This record gives sequence, structure tokens and C-alpha cells, in this order.
Amino acid sequence: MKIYDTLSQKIREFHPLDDNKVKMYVCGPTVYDYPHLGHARCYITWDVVSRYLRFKGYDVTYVRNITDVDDKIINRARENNLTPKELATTYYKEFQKAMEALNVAPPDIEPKATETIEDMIKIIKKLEEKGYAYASEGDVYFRVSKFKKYGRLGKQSIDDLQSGARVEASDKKENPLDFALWKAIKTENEISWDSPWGKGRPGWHIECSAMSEKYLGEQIDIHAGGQDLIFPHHENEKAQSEACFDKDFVNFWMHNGFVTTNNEKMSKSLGNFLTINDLLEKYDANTIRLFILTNHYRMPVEFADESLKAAKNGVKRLKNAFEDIKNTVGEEKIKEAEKLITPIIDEIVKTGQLPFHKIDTVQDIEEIIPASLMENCIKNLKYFITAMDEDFNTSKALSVLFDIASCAQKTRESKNPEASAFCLALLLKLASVLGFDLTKSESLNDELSSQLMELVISIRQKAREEKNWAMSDFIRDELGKLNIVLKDQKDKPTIWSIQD
RNA sequence: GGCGACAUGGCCAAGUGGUAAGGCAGGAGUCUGCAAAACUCUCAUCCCCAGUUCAAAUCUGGGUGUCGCCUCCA
Repeated sequence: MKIYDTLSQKIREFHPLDDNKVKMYVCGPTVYDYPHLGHARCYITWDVVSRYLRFKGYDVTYVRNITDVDDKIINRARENNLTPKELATTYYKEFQKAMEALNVAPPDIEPKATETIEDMIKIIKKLEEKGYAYASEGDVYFRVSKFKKYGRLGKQSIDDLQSGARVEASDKKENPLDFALWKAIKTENEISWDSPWGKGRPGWHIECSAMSEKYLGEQIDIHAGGQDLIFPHHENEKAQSEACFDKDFVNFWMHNGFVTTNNEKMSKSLGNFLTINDLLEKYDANTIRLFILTNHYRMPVEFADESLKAAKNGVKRLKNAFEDIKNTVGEEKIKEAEKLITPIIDEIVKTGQLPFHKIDTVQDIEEIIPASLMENCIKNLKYFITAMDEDFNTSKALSVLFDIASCAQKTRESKNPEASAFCLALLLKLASVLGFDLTKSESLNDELSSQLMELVISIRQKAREEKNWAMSDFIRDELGKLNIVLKDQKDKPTIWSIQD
């Protein structure tokens, strides 16, 4: 598979550094406010990347940190009369809640900056010993001029940066470009830790160098985050880690594009952001995910209500495939189909070939699934893999889901329940690789409501038998107002579902 | 000023030099008591100009427009 690497600005063939183990580090949020759509885009993207790498058989260790100490947290806490820890905890919980609601799988390890201070100090000390860092009035700065490769990731030359003069000049720094590894306390009662340079707290960039090394080692396969982190954050991380460990820090730097509104980046500083909570009131996790994944992860995504609505209807189509087929063939058949297709998917992912050596399995399947349909499923599966192998082309991959859904519906109509279930099983599997859950549906949460619902349906059925269309349509319309949608089926009981 | 992107149908969007995936919306039909869902059919020559080539949305050059980074940001 191929992945675009920001450093080389090229799409390169991906090979893990160590066997099939993938070490992946994603820069997590600074928890000082509600997470917004930009965060959703970012973490959905890396969620899909980690899911797909696992689907491909890689042994992924996914680390995503939480920045729980920094200027913004400290200031915001002060404004609200809270300790930084209290504020960070509040918004960390909000973040977790949002991720769960978006069906973003938790990372394997989620370290917090405040729990990694010791490790940061170790790195800073080493950098100081090696001459890459210097202490100045209790602060410690990274000596940018000593690190020759500085600026390569962000494509900035030190000269240009210096003439840019947007960096904060300070008497404490040898060079305006030098950045803080450690910041001394200014007042006695602010949050701080003891260090060889006195009481203080870490600079922003050092935490990722430390957490990455602590949980994944000195070299990692993938380091990801939003495009806005390329410079200076990732540039600085890279400088610190490589200066400290004398090794290339990261094999593939990956960065996702922004969410924009009115053609402008959605960000906290611009105040034009839409929180995930607000969004979830109107659209569900699948819809938000489809909206995001229709765009390639490196392209900007323009937020528009119309696009979300389009995504919502798209999700409905995929979910209808599941619901229609479940109602026609039953859940048992779908489970059986899942058992049939799993070894096929595994084998194609691994070898690109059908498992011909497992003759028995193939013969069993041939008796149930028509060859042409089988061929179509395999074609789609391979197309999905090819698309995702090309730097995670989710937009292309999604077209496969729609094709399989349509295929499943067609076979359902042609009354081939096994074949239909087989397509559906493939759909569910590939959808889950992209983080969709098509099986989850709104349901009535208590027994009595369900029973009443059955009663209403049977009353309407009586009316229909008596050709009392006025009554039966009235019931259907009124239920519609409650977001309950009825589907009459020929020779089968009416089915209903709750749609948001 | 430096660096990096983007410009494809009504909207969103993929596109690896050989003749435009997919989704949404729209139109026509099948099914249905009517709906809904589903199914079938239908709907573009790719910002402008020049060049390379037998052949370009895809490569080169020049425009025009939009965005991002260079300061906290996913």
C-alpha cells in the first residue's frame, strides 16, 4: 500500500519498520473547550487509517495523546475559577463522549502530558548535554541553529523564518526561532513541576516527543495530525526527537486537511466552529462519517448543511439495504453468510487470491452463491482494497459500498436469500472497516412501547383488510410525524423503523 | 514576501495520457390500494490561453480565482 508522506512530499510504498508491527502516533486535542467538527474530521480520519491497517493484517499500536497542560488551559481555568486539572478533566470527558458518539474507536494508549513530565525532563536534559538546548532564567530553549535539518518538514528555511519575524522575540532566547522546552513559573501558585531548572512546566512540543518515545520507541512508522501542526509543532517535535536520539523520528508524516465554513478554516481562534454536540443533534455518527469520508483526507472539506443532508440520505440507502434484507431473509442467514465470507475476505486481503487451497469451503459456497455474483463481490472487494491502498482513497472505497448495497437489494428481489445475505455480509464488513455501523438502529427502549407499536400496526392491518384506506393512511401519516416510518410489504407483515 | 495546495454536471466528489467512479437532488418508468423502500432508464467533456503528444481533466508554460501554513489551532 502507498501513503503520502509530508516530509518527502511523495506518495511512498508503506512498509513498517519492524515486521508487520505499525507504530502510529496521533496528536490529540488540547482539552480546554468542546471538541468541534474539525476534531471530528481529524480523529475520524485516523480512526479509519488505523482500522484499515488492522484490516490489512498489521499489528497496530495506536497512541493518541491528550494535552492537559498548556497556556490556554491555564488561562481558561483562571477565567472560570477552576484549577487547570479540573478544567482539563471536564473537557477531556467531553472529548471522550464525542469520540464515542462518533464511533471513533479508542486508541490503544491515550497518555496525558501531565503524566509524562519525568520523561520530558529526561529528553530535555539529554538535549542540554548534547548542546541542542540551553537554560535561560529558568526556561529551557531548543537551539534551532544547531539542528541542521530544521525547517525540512514545514518547508521553511531558517533565513525566511527569521525575516518573517512573526515569531516571538525574547531576551531570554539566543535566536527568535528557538522554542521553549521548559517554561519557568512566573508566579508561585501556578501549576508546576520540579525540574533541574527549577519549578516550571513543559513547552508544547516536547510532550509528543516524550510520549511517542515512551510508548512506541525512538522511531515510529506513522505520525499524524492536522495540517496546521506541520509547522511549527511537528517540525519542533522532529527536531527534538532526532537531536536527542540521533535517528529519523518518523517514517511517514501524515496530515489531514481542514474543515472550512464559508471557505474559511474552522478553528477555535476564529470562533467559527460548530461543536460535535451541536452537530449530533441533527445528524448521526454514520452521517457525519460519510460526509467526511466522501472527501479525500488531505483535501479541505467545506461544511454545508446541504452536504450533510446528502450524506444523511446516502447513509439511509446503506441502512435500508441492511434493514430490508434483515427483514426478508432473517438475521440467522446474515450470520451464516458472515461465516462464509470471512475466510474469503481474509484470504484476499492476505494474498489477493481466492482461497482455492481450501477446496471444501469453496465448494460449499459454490453450491449457495451463483458464480457471477461471487465474481462481482470479489471484484468489489479488490476494488475496495486497491482504493484504500492508494493513500486511503475513501471516496473511491465508498463507491464500493453503494454498489454492494445495490447488488444485495437486487438479489433480494430475485428471491435468493443466501446470495442476498452474502452481499450484505460483505457490505457490513467493509462498512465497519470504514467505521460505519449500519446495524445500529433507533429502537423503542421499553417493552410496553414495543407492544403498543405492534398493536397499532395490527389495527392498521385490520383497516387495510377492510380497504379502509383513509384510516390506514391516517395511522401511517400520524406515525410519520413521530418519525416512525412504515413499509408495507406484499404477503408479509408491515415493518416499521424509527428514522431521525 | 517565503512555502504548500485546490479549481470536474444543479450540489458534494473520485479520477493513475486513451476518451469522465460514486453519492445527493431532478426527470421517466416498474412495483404498491396509495405511499415508502427497492429496482430500471436518464442527466458533464473537466476555470481560461498556449504547448508537448496519434491521444490530456490528467504532462509543460502562462493567466485568473480560492484556500492553508509561516503565531495558538485538528
